[in-house]
Amino acid sequence: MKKMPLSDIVTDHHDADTMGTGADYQLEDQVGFIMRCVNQRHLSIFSRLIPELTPTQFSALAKLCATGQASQNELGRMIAIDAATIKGVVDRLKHRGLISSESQPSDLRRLILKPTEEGRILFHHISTAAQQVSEDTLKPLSKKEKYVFMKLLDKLR
Amino acid sequence: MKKMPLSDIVTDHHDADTMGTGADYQLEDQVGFIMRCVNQRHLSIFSRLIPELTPTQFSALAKLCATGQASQNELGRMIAIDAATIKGVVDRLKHRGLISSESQPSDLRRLILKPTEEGRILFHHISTAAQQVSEDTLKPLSKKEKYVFMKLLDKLR
DNA sequence: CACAAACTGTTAGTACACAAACTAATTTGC
DNA sequence: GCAAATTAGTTTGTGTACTAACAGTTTGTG
Repeated sequence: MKKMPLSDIVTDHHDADTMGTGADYQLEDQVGFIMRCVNQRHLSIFSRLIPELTPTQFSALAKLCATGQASQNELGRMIAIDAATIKGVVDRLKHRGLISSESQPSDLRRLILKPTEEGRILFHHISTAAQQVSEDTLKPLSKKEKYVFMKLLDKLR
Repeated sequence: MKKMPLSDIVTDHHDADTMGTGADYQLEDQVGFIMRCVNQRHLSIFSRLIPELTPTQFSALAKLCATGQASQNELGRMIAIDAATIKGVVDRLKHRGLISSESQPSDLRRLILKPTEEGRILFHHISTAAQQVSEDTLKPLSKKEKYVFMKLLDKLR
């Protein structure tokens, strides 16, 4: 296996005059493109092992179970979901009776969210499967490689 | 996790199963969650450097410029976008005059897509910026780390 | 105290992304 | 030769995800 410096991977120029259309650009070698593909595979694994919830819904429920309660925007901030998006997620979880909301008397702007008993039960029920989702996603890697990958991925956060 | 230089990882015989021990589920340590965050950062870099197109639109245009032409479903297959999604992407690119479509006489089901001259010019102009997007996304990593990361990411595709 | 600044939640608009159901055209298999 | 299977594209519905604009509410500062 030939070792290749990064500069050749990311900015590989050959300057062949192929009609001047940037033909040297290799879409399938770009981080963003591969990440989208990896994410597709991950979502497929997730929905197979956890058909009850989407990854986003599970994140919200998991965080709420971990913290006990939070306001809507607060919850969104904790799991990196913006205010407009978290609304829909919360609405769907609420509609399914997995979380409850009541306005906070001391600050009338805020909606205090809490997991319902049903929500907590569901979360505990599928948290094992959630571990499995991560494991399956990283399955193509050896233990060493998993460790390295997670470490590097975290640096890109 | 113990901090460790990358060069030591190759000979490291530690088990990397820090995420598989049942009860205490840590959302922010899961691959899927971190990938979503990394992707957020990547999308933000992309839209800053290439405000003209979304990553998906750019992928479609790039692939079409590389292949010269393709049918709609074919194009979707090449860049891992399903039939329902590629329709919208193609419609938007067509509406902006970046690609053209005509039905193929030998198979009346097919729509043959081609980049317009304007599409080729735009792609050529932003392909340099597209390289920069990948570079900026991987900026937190050293050259060696970038190489390792891309290699491992590719294994997860 | 007043008032601007900041914050909370909401809505509208755009753009993926996928599942499912559907039409129309083509290929296959007997 | 023709029904069955496959393929291409479309439509509908659900669920992220972000921007921008907006209305109340609270707070910090003059």
